[in-house]
Amino acid sequence: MSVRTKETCNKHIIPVRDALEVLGGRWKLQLLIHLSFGPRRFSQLAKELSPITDRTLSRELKSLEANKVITRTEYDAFPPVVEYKITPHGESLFAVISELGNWGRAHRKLIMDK
Amino acid sequence: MSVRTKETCNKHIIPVRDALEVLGGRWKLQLLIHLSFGPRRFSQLAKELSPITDRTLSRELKSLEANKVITRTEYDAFPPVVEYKITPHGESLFAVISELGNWGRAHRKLIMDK
DNA sequence: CTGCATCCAGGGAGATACTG
DNA sequence: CAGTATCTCCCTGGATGCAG
Repeated sequence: MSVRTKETCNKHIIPVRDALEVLGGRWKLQLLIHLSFGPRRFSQLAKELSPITDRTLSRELKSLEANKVITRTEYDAFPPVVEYKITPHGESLFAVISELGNWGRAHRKLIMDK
Repeated sequence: MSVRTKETCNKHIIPVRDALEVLGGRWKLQLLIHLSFGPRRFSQLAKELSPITDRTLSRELKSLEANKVITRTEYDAFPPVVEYKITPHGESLFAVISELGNWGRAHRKLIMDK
């Protein structure tokens, strides 16, 4: 019943990695936070997260959508209108983010430089 | 007093990024978990985290040490003996890791593939 | 407006060989 | 035993330009 075998370790680690992956990279966290203020359109996010590039913004949004933390809604109009919105599953991430923030603040106090 | 300015956002984001950085990469999380079972020597970790390379293990351990989540103790002996050990600050990370794991498990249920 | 195609630079991390 | 040196590969993500 050891918890120290490779397999058992991985079983514990994999969900953590999943979570880290959803938040990983330079932009996903910022994106999530901006979307937590309300739905956003593509160009609005591009402005708010400047200097993000269109290509990167597009890719990051797709990733978040694939992970079901945001939804993408296309409205039939010209010029095109697309709205991004956080899901309940996405909202549930903020509890975790808040914990990370708390630890990070304690960490900063301890390290005292940077 | 808006919480939506770029500066205010960053203030919230930076500690979160700090935390993510400490855990980031392929190995640091595994390293931390193995060290949570007790102190470890270099070659022991190398075996447990196989197929990690010496170079990478060395670098990751330095990073964790710089972030004060582990300590490195060198014993005066031949051949050399070095022991790595988690610090209280490192221990405090496990609460956060556990939260990440919980969210990750819920996430996995929702996604249902991979 | 929204977003894809192409090209490219920089950093993370592996392989291998070597040292106090 | 516990690392360091060097070289290399690859992936993430940036720059630019084009399309529906």
